[in-house]
Amino acid sequence: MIKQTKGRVLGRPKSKDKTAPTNEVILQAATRLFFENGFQKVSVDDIAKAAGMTKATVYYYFDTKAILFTETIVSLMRRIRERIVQILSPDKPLYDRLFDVTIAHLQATTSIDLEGFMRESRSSLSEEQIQEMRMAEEEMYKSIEEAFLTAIEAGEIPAINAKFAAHSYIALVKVGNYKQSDGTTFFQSVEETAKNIMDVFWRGFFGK
Amino acid sequence: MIKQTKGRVLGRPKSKDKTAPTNEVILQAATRLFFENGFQKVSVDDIAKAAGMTKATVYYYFDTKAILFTETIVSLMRRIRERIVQILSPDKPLYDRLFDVTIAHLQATTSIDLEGFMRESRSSLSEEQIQEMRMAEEEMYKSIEEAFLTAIEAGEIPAINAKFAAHSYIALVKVGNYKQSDGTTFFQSVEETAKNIMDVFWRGFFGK
Amino acid sequence: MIKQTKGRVLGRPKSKDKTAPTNEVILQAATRLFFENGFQKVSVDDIAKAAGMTKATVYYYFDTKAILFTETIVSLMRRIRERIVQILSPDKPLYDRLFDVTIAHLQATTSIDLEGFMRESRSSLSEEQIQEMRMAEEEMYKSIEEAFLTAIEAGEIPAINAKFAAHSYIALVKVGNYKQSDGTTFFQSVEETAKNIMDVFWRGFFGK
Amino acid sequence: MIKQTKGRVLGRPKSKDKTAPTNEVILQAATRLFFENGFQKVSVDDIAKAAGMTKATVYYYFDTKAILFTETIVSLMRRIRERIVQILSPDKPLYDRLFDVTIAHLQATTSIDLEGFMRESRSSLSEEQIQEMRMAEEEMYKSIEEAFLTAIEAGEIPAINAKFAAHSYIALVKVGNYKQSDGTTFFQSVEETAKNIMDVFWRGFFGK
DNA sequence: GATGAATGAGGTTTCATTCAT
DNA sequence: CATGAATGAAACCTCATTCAT
Repeated sequence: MIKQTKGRVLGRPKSKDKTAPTNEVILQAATRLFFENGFQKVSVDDIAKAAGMTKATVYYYFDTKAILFTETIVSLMRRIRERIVQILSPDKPLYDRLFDVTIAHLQATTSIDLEGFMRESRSSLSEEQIQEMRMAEEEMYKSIEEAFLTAIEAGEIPAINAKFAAHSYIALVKVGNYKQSDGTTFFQSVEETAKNIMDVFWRGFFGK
Repeated sequence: MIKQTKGRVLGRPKSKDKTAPTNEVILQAATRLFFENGFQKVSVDDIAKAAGMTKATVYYYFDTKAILFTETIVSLMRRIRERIVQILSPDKPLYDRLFDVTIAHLQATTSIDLEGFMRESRSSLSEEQIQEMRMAEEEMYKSIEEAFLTAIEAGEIPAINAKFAAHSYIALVKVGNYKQSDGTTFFQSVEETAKNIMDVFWRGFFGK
Repeated sequence: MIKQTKGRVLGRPKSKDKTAPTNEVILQAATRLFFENGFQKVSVDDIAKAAGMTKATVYYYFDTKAILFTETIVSLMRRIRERIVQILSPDKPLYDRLFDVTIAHLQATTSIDLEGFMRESRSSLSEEQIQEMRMAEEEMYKSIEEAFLTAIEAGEIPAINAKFAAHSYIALVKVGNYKQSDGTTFFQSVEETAKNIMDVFWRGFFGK
Repeated sequence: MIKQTKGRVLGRPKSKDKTAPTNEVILQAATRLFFENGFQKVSVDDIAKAAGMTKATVYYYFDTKAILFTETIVSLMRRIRERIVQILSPDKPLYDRLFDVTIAHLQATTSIDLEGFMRESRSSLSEEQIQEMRMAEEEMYKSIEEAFLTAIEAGEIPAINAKFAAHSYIALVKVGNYKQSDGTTFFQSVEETAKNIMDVFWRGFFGK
């Protein structure tokens, strides 16, 4: 208890090499770890180590673990949304553009599923943080919803409940990512999977 | 004079006096807590308190938290499977029977989503435990798959990839449970939701 | 992060020897440490080590450090109060009984001063905890106040503001405990100190 | 053309422009915070923020927290001492001058009590720092002691132990600052309080 | 069967201090 | 002068697990 501070060597270490901004490095490490192991299981220390720095440095950039987590999710959702918007932008039939999105997601590693994260982190996050994540998620869905609405207005497809369609579409894409207990998938190739998903979805909502 | 201790009748108590066996009580409490807060966030003490006993008692019945969790999940999956099988058994058109399953799930409180649970508990469970949970999940899916296979054999519906259809079906039902950030759902009533889901699914897989 | 629990040797260690009840042992150690170093400076670990056990054991008995601190103070105040009551009870002139109390306190090691403790712990304690401590302190003062009131009623001393007198008395006794920077005290012996304090107090309140 | 950067006049700013020197600003903030929350509870960051600057700047002026604390206390004691000396200097009877000091202290917000500070900071300060604080405290007491000695020499009051009297006097004044748990004080007004304290003190040391 | 007592390990957060700019 | 960035150390508290009764 009685500890007189004796000249320790603390403080910022001497170094010169410029790298990526520290907070980006942290977010990157955090994203990977949180998505692999969930909110509770990943410690701030884990993130710090993965980012090549000290716990205290992580806390210098993000006041709490909950904030770091929220920003991680929000930033990821934003990236996904941007990717979707980009893939949906070309001047092609909606079917073809959706097909491209499907392929892209079947190839991506990270699932988009917020549900599980919400459950395990809910009690550790503030109401605002939960709202923030939820909104980012909805923005992501909205990017697809809007493609439907535009196509409806343009007369390309019949009128449907666009929000429900967007969620249904993502749900089906996630089915495509499912791996059974023996490790096999429903179809042989990504293309075949995408084809089947698109068929079910398209027929389901627009008939033939 | 015959003295009765604390007004308790002598002899073996009649079955009415009996409360549920302790391990069932634990499983019940555990199910609720795990589903509300996830694996990591729920402590064995939480479960014990919710079950009205001490931690040590829980450990008397379940050797580790991981085992308790696994049994919780497996037992839940089994219950869901049984429920599905039961609803699917009457001698009615497949569409009608599936419709009933849909209604039942839209009314149920617990989501069936294992994904989130797997992520956050994976590193705390043994390989066998993970397998056990996965198998229970697949059994659940299989109960639907088999309804498809039987209907195909009977010529009631055209041949499809039954496993993929089962997963797609559950995925769409889960969409029906989605609540947006403002608390609203896609449709007004459970019936309307079920109708829309069934329409998309049925058209998607069997055309008209 | 990925840490599979491998048969560690935890839990209650095997032992047989009966000693004092654990919570008493903790309170004792805590009292000493808190009084030597103050609330903030003493860590729960320090207390645990001083009490010959683990931090976790301390937390098993006292939910938070603030609670432990509060109980420590309250129990100490109670002990002091009891001591005072006891010394004040014999059938002797008030002057003589107060003299005895003075002697007792000049010989005691612990100061009765709550002020400093309040300041440094205030922001860490709940409103109720602060009240609890304050009340225990007032009870202590009241034990002296009552001696005055009784003596006034009995006509042994003239009427005075008993509460003010009690606080003044304790304040003067604390002066007697003061050690100057060179380590010396105002008077040579405890008796001489007590005599001077009592003279000033008695004359100050009752004239001759 | 002469360009003036950001509308600032050239040359050394007139004294009106000058704000208080930075180290004074720090000391001021530190004084307030330390007195409200004690040594341990106040972080250097708290002080920096309260002073409107960064932690590093505080460290530019004060090498360690312990040094800053010591200077804070010493400077405060010095200020109190000066105030006392000033109030005691007029050519009036000692009783009247002491009465003025009493009033001044009852109105002041900061208690003079070093005891609590010593306890909680002792183990963090060097021996010299503790000595420095103690000496500043004694200087403060000495300012009163000397008033007694002068009055004794002048034959205004009988011979007494002046050091003991000075401490007793301060102790009684502190009693006047005491607030009970219900927030009330012993007397209605500051004047009434001062009158009672002075009466007890004066009678106690000089009889009638 | 059931429980009270105990503990090792670890998790989140704070903080005094340092250094390069 | 002043500051942003970084860190080692430690503090509070939680928890899965064990053992004697």
